[in-house]
Amino acid sequence: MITPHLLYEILLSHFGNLNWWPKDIDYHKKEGSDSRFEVIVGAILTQNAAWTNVEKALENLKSKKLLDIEKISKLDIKLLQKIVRPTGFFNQKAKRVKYISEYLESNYSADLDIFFNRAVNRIREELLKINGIGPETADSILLYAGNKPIFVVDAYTKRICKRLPIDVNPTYDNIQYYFQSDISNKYNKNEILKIFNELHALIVNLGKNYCKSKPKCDTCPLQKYCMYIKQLSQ
DNA sequence: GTCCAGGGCCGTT
DNA sequence: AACGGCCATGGA
Repeated sequence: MITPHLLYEILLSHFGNLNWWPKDIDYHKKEGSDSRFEVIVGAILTQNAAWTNVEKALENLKSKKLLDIEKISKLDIKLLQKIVRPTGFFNQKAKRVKYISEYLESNYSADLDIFFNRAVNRIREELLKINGIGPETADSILLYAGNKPIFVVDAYTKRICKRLPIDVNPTYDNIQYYFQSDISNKYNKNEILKIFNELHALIVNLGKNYCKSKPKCDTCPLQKYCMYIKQLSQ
C-alpha cells in the first residue's frame, strides 16, 4: 500500500521542490503589497484551464492596475470578460471573479486579514456558498492565499488514487480527509503547511507528465508501486 | 484536425 | 449520490 506521506517522499525525491504559490507565510505581505487576492483570482481562472493562459489574464489585470478587490467589484462585466478571455469559459469566469470581489467588498470591506482570520471550516463553508467556488477552488484559496493547513484534491489526485494501491474511496472528501490525517500524523505542525502546498504541486506534475489519461508508465517514478500498468497489459 | 489543461453548475437518473 | 452536457481559449 502507498500512503500519502510515502507518496510525498517518493515524489519529492524524484521531482525536487517545485515552489508553486507562496512557500513562506510572509510572502504575501512583502513590501506592502498583498498577493493574496491574485491567488484568489488565479484559483478561479485556472478552473479546467492551462496555467499559461491564467498568467496572461493576470498580466492583463496587472497592466491595467485592476488586480484589486474594490476595483473589480465595480468593473464593467464586458471589460472583465475581455480581460479573462485567454483562460476560456470567460463569460462565467468573469462573473465568478466579480462575485467573490463583491462578496469580499460588501462583507469584509475588502480586508483579507479579517476574512482569513477565522476558523478554517467557517471560511470554507462561506466560500462554497459563493457561485463558482467549488471544493477545489475553495481549498486552493484556503491553502495558497490563506495559509491554512488544507490539502487540495484535484482530478489528478483522484486519478492517481484510483490507479495506485492507495486505500481510500476516491471521492473528494474521502481523499482530503485521508491525506490530511496521514500527513498530520507523520510531520510536525510547522511542516504540514509546506507539505500540503508541495504535495499538491508534485501530484499535478506527476499527473501532467506521467499519470495522464494515456499514461507513460515506462518512466513513471511510481511504476514499481503501481498496479495500473498491470491492468493495462491484461 | 484532435486532445486536454491545477472545475463547477445544473439537470437527469 | 453519481453521471453527462455544457462552458471556450490556446498550446502541444
